[in-house]
Amino acid sequence: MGTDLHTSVADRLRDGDQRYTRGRRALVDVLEEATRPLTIQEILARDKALAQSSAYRNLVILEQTGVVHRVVSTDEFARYELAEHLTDHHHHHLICSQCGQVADFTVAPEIEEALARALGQAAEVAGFVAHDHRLDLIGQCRRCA
Amino acid sequence: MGTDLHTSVADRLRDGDQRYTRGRRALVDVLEEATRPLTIQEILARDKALAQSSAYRNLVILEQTGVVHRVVSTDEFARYELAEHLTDHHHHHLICSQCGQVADFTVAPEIEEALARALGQAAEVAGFVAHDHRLDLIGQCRRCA
DNA sequence: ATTTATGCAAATCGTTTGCAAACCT
DNA sequence: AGGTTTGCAAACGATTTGCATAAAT
Repeated sequence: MGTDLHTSVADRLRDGDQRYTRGRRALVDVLEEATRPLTIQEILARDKALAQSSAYRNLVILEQTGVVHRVVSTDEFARYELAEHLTDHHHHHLICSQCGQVADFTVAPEIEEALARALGQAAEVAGFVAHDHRLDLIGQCRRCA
Repeated sequence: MGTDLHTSVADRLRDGDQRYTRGRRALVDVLEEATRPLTIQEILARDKALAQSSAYRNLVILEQTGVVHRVVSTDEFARYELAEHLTDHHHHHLICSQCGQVADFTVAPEIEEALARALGQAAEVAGFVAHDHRLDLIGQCRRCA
């Protein structure tokens, strides 16, 4: 399982003419363990060997090659998670408007499908090429409520 | 119409023990004219009399009192629009992943309702108090595609 | 061997803040 | 008058970048 993930990531990177270095592997390891999107600071705290500047640079590479996904919350911190095609886990985010914390959730397949259809139409009307959607619930987490 | 808007805003501000000053009124005027969320720079460009620092400060106040809504895109710029209860126009955003541009769109009421139900349940399960949701379509705008 | 990644420290840039003057009530 | 707001300029902080060294292929 862990091996499969690293193999998929390596493939993706190779397709983008990028190397799968120790630092990039470490980032993938940290994100694989996480159950929610992590801020850079959280990532650095989970693996003390990571240098901040390299982490930033590598997350850009990993995002460009489709390995990780950057999640925007309401606070000033970017958060990262593994891309859905690597985790087989289509999900959405609960965002705490108070502390910016992000948690995962899923919705029923029927609703996902209706949603996808509606979004496809809306994109067409607006002349957009749809790539993806983002469905976030804004609220207050247990701690902040 | 314009009077009604300013009256509603004034009421909201009064409830929050805030004054409806010239600068705040100017921000509301600019956002009323806009057909999509604007960045601070766009707002300042549309009314040259606005000072940047005051605009930032007042947008915080206006957000806290529920007059404006801060929209997070994929780029580094915050965007602002009038809150939905002032415009009676529930809508979502098309976000260009390339240039960060944001456009508005709506989806059918049936889908909105199904969505609201699903989100309510998800929030409950996660121990979140749901306030709002954010449904964004990520893609490429006409210019970037 | 050559190209690419790393890590430190310095720079960048959107946003925030200190403070004295202008404003509102 | 008394408390707020304003606008300028300086400060802040997350992220980016220059450069010499180390790692990857």
